[in-house]
Amino acid sequence: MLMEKYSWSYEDELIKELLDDESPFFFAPQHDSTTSSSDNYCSLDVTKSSISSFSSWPNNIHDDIESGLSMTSNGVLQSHDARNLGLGRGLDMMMNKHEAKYTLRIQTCGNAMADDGYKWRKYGQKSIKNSPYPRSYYKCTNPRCGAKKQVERSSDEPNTFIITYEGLHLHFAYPIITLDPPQSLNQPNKKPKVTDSKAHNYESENTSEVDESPILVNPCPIVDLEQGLGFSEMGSQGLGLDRMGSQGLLEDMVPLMVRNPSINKPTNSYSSSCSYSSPPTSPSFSWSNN
DNA sequence: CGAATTTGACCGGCGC
DNA sequence: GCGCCGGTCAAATTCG
Repeated sequence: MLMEKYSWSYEDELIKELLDDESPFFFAPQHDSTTSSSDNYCSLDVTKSSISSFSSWPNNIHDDIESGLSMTSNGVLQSHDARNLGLGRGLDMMMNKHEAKYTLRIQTCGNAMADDGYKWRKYGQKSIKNSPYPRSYYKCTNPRCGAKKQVERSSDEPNTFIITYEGLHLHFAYPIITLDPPQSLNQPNKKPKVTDSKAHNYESENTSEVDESPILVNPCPIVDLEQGLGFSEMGSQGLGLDRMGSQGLLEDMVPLMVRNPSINKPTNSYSSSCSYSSPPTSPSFSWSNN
């Protein structure tokens, strides 16, 4: 399957992104240096062990990740810049024939808010067996995209969210995948409905209600071409459109992303006021209690 | 009023 | 075969 063919770069890119400070895929709300908002950032920590679960993973990558992430002794990225996203600890990946599944643990410190740049539609929520917290299910709103994600809070570490991404954002992969008959892929091939091009997400201020929105991380879209997409800037600069080709694919995705938050919008908005003009992808989680 | 979210029902897989 | 559990659906409700 083609998916397999690209799956490798997929993984590879994810790692790169994790290590790359400039990564557009992982960002955190810009947090104003003036406002020492400790309540606005998270920590990232990817453990080697979890990663090594990936048998074929090159060792050097493990090392890289470790060194790259160990930049903080306590697992918290110092981030006075815009990317102190906090991934709790652990990144697991499993690749199957048709699907890519990534489990990320994101540790949030307070109301850290970030956006993975996609618009998700919540389609379900279930209480989990050994956890006081429910798990929420989201699907990418792009009609052609079958990407999904599950978000739940770690029972033992309330500040840690466990986000499992499943599937690629096909609208991104499109250009590559077109090598094959589209029908073969799970692309609903519906009318190119253009979801709004704004990133969606906002921060739920309350402490009691926290949803995954505050976090960010976005492994799914990682596909080779994305590097060239520079979609982080698309929101404001629109570059990447050419590369992407027409199709309006880009329109479907939420461009707001991230690499240069500063260029996109007023710097201040990020931290305190959910700047991304985004509607709550998941406004309120019910894991409000303890 | 349309869109997004909530939430219980429903369904399929799995273990006993 | 039965019950449990995770995942999805969809009607109802809420929100902008």
